[in-house]
Amino acid sequence: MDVVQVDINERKLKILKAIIDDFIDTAQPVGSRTIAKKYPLGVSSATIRNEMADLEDLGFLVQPHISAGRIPSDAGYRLYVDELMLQSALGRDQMQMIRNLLLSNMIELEDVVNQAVTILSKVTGMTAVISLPQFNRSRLTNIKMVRINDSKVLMILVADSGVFKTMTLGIRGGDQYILDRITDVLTEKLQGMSISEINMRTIGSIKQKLKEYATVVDYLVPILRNTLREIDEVEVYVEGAHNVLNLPEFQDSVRAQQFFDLMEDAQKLVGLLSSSQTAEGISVRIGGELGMEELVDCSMITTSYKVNGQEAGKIAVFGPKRMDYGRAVSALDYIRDTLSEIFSGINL
Amino acid sequence: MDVVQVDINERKLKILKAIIDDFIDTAQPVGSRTIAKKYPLGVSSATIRNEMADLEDLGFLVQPHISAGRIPSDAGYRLYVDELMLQSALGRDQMQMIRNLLLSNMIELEDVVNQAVTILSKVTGMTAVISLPQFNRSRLTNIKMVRINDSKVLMILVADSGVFKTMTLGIRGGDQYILDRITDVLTEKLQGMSISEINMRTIGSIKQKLKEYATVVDYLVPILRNTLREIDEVEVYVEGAHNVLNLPEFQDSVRAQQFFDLMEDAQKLVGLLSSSQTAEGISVRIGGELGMEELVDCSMITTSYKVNGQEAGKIAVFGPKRMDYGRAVSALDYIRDTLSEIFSGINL
DNA sequence: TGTTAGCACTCGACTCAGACGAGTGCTAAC
DNA sequence: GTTAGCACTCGTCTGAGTCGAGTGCTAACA
Repeated sequence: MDVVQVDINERKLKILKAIIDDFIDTAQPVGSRTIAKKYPLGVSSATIRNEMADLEDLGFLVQPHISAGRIPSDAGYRLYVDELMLQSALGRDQMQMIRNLLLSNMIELEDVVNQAVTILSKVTGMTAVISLPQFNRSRLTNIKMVRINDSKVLMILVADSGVFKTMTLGIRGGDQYILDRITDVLTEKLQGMSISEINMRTIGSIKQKLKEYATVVDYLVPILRNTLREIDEVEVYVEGAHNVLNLPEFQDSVRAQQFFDLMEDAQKLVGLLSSSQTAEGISVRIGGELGMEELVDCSMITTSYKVNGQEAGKIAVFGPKRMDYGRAVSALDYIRDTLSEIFSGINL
Repeated sequence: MDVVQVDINERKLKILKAIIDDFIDTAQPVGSRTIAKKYPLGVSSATIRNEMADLEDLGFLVQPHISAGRIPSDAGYRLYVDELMLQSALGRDQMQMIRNLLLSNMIELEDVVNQAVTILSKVTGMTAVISLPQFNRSRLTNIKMVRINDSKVLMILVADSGVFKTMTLGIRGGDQYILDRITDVLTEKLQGMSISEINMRTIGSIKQKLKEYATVVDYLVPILRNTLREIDEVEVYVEGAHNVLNLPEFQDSVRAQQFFDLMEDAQKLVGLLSSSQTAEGISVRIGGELGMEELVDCSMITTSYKVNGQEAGKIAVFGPKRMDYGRAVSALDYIRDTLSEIFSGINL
């Protein structure tokens, strides 16, 4: 028996691309006759058959059973994503629509992310995931406290990006007048700093300046410190998980349920998002590359958005391996840029 | 042929209850032998068979096909819900858990409702829906405005219940000092009023008092008025729609998709919620009673929570007709009472 | 008169064999 | 190197046959 060295050539690549394009469209194993008829390659089905056998030897295609057509392997998708696919730009009006929705009235952190994740899911028709930006790297510009009732105070932290965050503190003493005096000092001392830069010295100098309200301040400081620490936790927003129900891959409701469970498991999601290095740009991870039983039929596309040049949060799309990668990548690209702009305070 | 007058008696009711209990458990048509074996009624399957035939004549049972057991009709469920079912109280520790989660730190309107809808979905294992309370009936106690950037101001309205609402206004003029002076007057004039009580006279007297900032105030008033009007819109929170995937009724993924679509359609949901009169207490609407093709296999249980004695929002659970009504009613009851308490400011 | 055992009957669910056809690999001719 | 032709594979579809859960009816019984 000869050991035949098969190498890949232009025509093989064209055929591979045709097969994957067709499979993305139909979700059915693709046969040689289909390719010969639908795609103008100028060769007969028999030739394509030979090439397909080679592509299978090379590991880019698999046959679910001997009398069926071929479907792409993970390696086939990988080659497709890396070399063959066309990135399909979003329509101009679609981009405008996204901008309008994201740059509209709301600027509370959670609202922006919530809106963005909904848009991303709608535009791609898949499941979108976005993690909240690490607020504690933004520079503070304004701080307010508002008494809500005897035991609660609402604190508002405004970042220079124009994004803000509200949180409730359990504080009993101090009427609104005292709170106003305290926030005046807080604003003065903390303006221009990021939360992660606040240290014991800063707090000391605030205490110094607020001697007259020492009782309230002593009480407030540890509460404040704990609350600021909590801002560190990563939160993720998920939208559009139910889209998988339309996919033939998820007709089996056990599979769908598994997928839903994963999408509800914030911890696992954060793990998945952060495991993709995304040094620069966009990362695509296909099927088995994700290393999770539930996701063998899925791909995940991730990227990171930035706040003032620093990586601040992740954006991801989960879909079937058989997804329109070009479109998804474009959407992710555009939402990433828009979010980065919003959180960096450009154009507001 | 005789026209036989069949009337219902104690034993028929027991058998009907047994059949519905069993069907709720198994989702399979129930046969006479099953009842005779599983439920200690002291009669043979033949007798039960006769009674079942009568119950079918009375319209409480239907036979999917002649050689199958019976399943309850909508009328059967109706009788069951109105007369036969046992309300199964929540466990003491479960009630405590719900209280703890709902009475914890967050008191922003949206957060409370969000938490409540999640709990309700978890406790019942079904789809939970809660509409936001009509904030504009609560009495205001505190108002603040915080400048976010050149063009945006955050306004915080605090209600006497301790619940608050934030919204962003597009206001260019006026630095934080001016905003503070304006809010001082707003708080003074509006304290104790509800948003729906604010009228032209109130606004006039505010303008009067703020003459020195006339430019800003003239600019602010229409914005404020529009924003306050928006608070009127009903918003709903939905959680746990994916639970239906576990149900045999929704194995068909088209049905599941239909259900998801409905749960995303806020407008239709609001219509459904408000169409149930709930004069007092809890309303159960079964299958066809809901008048929607998508919901023929579902029941909806609704109730209203109150703010200071006034109906303020709706709470609902959607599940299969074959659901554990007793448990769902208890959960709804308890969440309703807890929400009413929170929004009325008791015990905070 | 109500209850029950017995039995014929119905009909959906499951099983299995056979036909069909989409698709392949191989061979031989071009 | 390409292609037409053909035998072969194997999943899917179809229809007949079997099984069994469940019924309604009848007749006997307390």
